Amino acid sequence: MATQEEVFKNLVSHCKEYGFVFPSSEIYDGLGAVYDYGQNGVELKNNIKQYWWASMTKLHENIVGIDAAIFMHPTTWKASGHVDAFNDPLIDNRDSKKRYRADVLIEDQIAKYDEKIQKEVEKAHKRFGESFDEQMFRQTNPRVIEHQQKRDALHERYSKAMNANDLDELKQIILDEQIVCPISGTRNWTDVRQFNLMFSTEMGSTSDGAMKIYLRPETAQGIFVNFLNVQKTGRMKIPFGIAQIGKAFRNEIVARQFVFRMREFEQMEMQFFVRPGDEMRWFDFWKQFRLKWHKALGLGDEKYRFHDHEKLAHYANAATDIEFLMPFGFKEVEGIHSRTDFDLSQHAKYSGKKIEYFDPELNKSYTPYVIETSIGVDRMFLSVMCSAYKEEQLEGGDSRVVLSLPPVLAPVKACVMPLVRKDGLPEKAREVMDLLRFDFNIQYDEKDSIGKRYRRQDAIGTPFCITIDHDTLDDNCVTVRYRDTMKQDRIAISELHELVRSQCDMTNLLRKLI
RNA sequence: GCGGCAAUAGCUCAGUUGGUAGAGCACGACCUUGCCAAGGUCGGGGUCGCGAGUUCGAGUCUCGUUUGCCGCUCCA
Repeated sequence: MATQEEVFKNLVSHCKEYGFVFPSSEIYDGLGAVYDYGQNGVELKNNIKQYWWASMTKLHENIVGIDAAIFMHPTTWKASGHVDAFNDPLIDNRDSKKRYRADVLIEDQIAKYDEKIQKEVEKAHKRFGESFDEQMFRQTNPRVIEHQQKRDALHERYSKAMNANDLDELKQIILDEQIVCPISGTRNWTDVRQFNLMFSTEMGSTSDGAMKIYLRPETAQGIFVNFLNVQKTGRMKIPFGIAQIGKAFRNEIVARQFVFRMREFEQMEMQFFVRPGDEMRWFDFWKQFRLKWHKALGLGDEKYRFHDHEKLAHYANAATDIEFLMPFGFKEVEGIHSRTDFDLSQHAKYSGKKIEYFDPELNKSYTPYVIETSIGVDRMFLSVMCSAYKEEQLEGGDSRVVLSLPPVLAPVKACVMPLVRKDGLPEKAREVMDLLRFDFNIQYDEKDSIGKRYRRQDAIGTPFCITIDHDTLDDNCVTVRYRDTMKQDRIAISELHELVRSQCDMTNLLRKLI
């Protein structure tokens, strides 16, 4: 029996072999933690997005969508707190394997000189008592002067290096000052590196006029900066929500576990604006609704759990994750956060615009509170694949790999195959295809033995295989073979469309949510 | 980022003390069969991850590098 780890490895191979996920730029050795979706992956991913989008915008008349640009005004990220929070020069100690902020290490060192001076002053104070002239002492005592000079020199050097963003110089200061790691006590340091989690580029084609801009590290801010636009043009009344699906970019220090943590990824986010004071009620509403959305897919109720945050981010007053049981443990797939009025207030402050809502029922204006639901498309994709991927042992010693995808999400809904490639069967098969292809993604396959064709479709999760045989020409019936049970039914061609629709149409799934 | 391991055809792998690169599956064509991957014939496909070095000669030895996996570390 294969271990969970082996199964996950096989799944990654399977994703590549059957056109779901490829390493990015593979012919150039790939690009770390960046992946491309292949011909089947993109269908599955689009179906996931379609399910989410419909469940948000169609089922809630007070939720509308937008599609904001990836480039945003740089001040956006000052207001959101992303610029300040993630611009630190970091250094590792190789022995303790601890990471420190280089600027903090040096500032501590400066403080040590201050302590030394203070000690000298205190010692002298005790010795000379009431008649002690501190200012005179500081100016004349040789030891104090020496410490003071060193301290000032260090401070000046440090300020200069920080202003110039000179990372090599910061490391040199740490070496020159013989700063040791508080844990290992050694001076075995790595180079100082800037860990900016945001990708940046320049806008403007001339170097002097260029402006440093960031690729958005989250899609949420595109919604917040459009709050007034949408609220006014859509005549939206609180409570209401704005939904968005889009790419976001984070320069992760360690990106691993396949598509679980990527540098370029896709989010499906909805920001729900509510009256201050109502936020906990809506937080709970969205927790329940989002979990229902997941469970409706039938991947297994026991594979989900909430994980409440104990340590809250600076903007939140409540937060929980929906976790899914991946082969490598329960992992966050979606986050639900009560973000208070932090984001809108920050944008009001930095833009100078009044971002408020006039509530006719309360007859007053306020800054709305926000409940956010934010799900990673790629993580959702991975959880669907992990639950669907099965290596089955069949009777007679045979084995097969089958993707038991929810039919609604399957990249291909049915494959039409003539039993043999002659006697008019291929032509009949094309006729059957024409009945289905306008509403569903259908494949045609006439190559190799029928069993081999079934296995090929199992591997990409096609729920139905439709086989045309010689009898079909007389009775207009076909053999339908089901992916999960491998059982076969003889049904009339005229019933095929309804059979596929009943399993693959998203409507039935959406009905479970209301 | 640190440490360990790995990389040969689309996939799974073999390749001896260093001597001009192989198999099975997959893929294409034709024939055969026809309801659960396995028939026949022929064919296409690899600068052995990349770059140096040692050597008359490197898939094989050395160093560097990239990518991946595992463990630590980090994760608004």
